[in-house]
Amino acid sequence: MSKQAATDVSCCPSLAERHLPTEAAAALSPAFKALGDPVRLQLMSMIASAEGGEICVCDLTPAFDLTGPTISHHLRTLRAAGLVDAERRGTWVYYRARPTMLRQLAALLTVPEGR
Amino acid sequence: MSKQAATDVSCCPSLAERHLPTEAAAALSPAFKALGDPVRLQLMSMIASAEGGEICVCDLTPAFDLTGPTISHHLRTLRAAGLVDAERRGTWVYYRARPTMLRQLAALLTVPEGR
DNA sequence: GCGCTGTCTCGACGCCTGTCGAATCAGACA
DNA sequence: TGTCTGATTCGACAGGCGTCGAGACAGCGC
Repeated sequence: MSKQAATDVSCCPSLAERHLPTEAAAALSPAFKALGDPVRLQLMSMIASAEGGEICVCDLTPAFDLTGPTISHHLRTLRAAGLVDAERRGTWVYYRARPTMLRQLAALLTVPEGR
Repeated sequence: MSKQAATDVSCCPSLAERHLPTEAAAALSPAFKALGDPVRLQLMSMIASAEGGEICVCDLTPAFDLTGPTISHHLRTLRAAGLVDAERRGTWVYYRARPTMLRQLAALLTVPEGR
């Protein structure tokens, strides 16, 4: 079975509507954890807001006071969490956001207006 | 009227609209980090979906295979992240979600439909 | 082929975090 | 007052995580 087999997780509309099942919590928490570091949150923003929908690693690295390996490690974490995709084109590697995943997380946090 | 005195962070509309400033990333990442643990994500769901808007610790603890102190530790993390509020009434302590914070995070993750 | 540049992987080093048992604090009740 | 229950704090331990330097891999250009 592939990991994506049971993506029933995408069903869950909102934290506030019903109790989140244990499996759903286990499946989604890594994505939140990935966003739980300021560097990765900023990386995610730079990638998601990049014009053309993608951005080169060579544009990401100089934006931080961190070494290349460290940025690469954070990017791998975002990739493992399903938040971004990477593609090598010649010398450079380009990253792009996965809007489906972002929307899933946003939907989970959306609370009814009532409260 | 001062809606949110020191919450200038609440300004930021979406990750994908512009680069997230360093201070905003530093201010918001703890909230994502707090949701980055499956136990806390489930706690958050139980609190946010509780009828009456609040739930007793005595109803949260038995839902997990964890000791009281551990649950208490996770609840304190959620409190420190600004995601929940606690109030003691007599013997019991009740937790309730802070929808403003949840909506802020949801807005940050909301990506335009275009992509 | 050779070297150069960009990116990733590998080890290693502290710090942070999740978990527990024991102790402590806050109220209720007899 | 004393005691009991619910919740938190404290101290300690193992494991995870962010960071770095050194090295390896992938393409490009000479």
